[in-house]
Amino acid sequence: MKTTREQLLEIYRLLLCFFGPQHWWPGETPFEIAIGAILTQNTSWSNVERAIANLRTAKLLDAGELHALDVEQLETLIRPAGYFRVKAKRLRNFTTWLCDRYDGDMQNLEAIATARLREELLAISGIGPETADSILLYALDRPIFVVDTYTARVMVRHGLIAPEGLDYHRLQDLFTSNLEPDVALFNEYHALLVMVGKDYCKPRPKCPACPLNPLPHRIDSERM
DNA sequence: GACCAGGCACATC
DNA sequence: GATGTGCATGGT
Repeated sequence: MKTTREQLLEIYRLLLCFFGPQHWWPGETPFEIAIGAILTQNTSWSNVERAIANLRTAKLLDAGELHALDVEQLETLIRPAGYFRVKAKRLRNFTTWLCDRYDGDMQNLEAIATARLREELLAISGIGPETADSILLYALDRPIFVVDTYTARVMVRHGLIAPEGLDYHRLQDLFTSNLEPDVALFNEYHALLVMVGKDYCKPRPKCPACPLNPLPHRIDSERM
């Protein structure tokens, strides 16, 4: 009987073999990654890319510049990402926090302990657990495991966690209590779990190490 | 035309 | 505390 840790590592190995490394997060700077984390809430990344492209063209991928923009103009620029009114407010809440407390510079967050940073992020209206953890892991290189609906689907499907009473932190604890806090591992694992959910059925070269990887197909056969 | 996508806050019970 | 609902665009 495999331990939970062994099962988690086996799933990771299979996914990495099947999909290859994902090199997340798509974004050039920590600030851009944070903005992307807010914009992608319940939204496909392709839509987010359009909104970020608009911000880039307008030279607004900077906390101070973005914070100075009025909300109506911001709404127009991020419209392709959907929920543009609520997300404009959420972006504003984030830049207000960053500018007021940290001089608008993500580098100034480096000195802050992870637990305190997480609390501060969660105190910002519009930033919940997944968004906060995405910012911590992908923008700030903190060893925090990001959990999402795909993670829940895969873990329940493979019997690593019971569907009853499933919540974000219980699911997160499944990973953090069984794996070493490794930024590179957490980064890749979450990215691969997202890939299972959105891209597993595209034809791709067979991996010699796992010629008929059953994992993605089992996930395909049922939905949570 | 229906459904879904890398959530979250708020109202209601 | 648990559950339901609004928010919105773009791809399939």
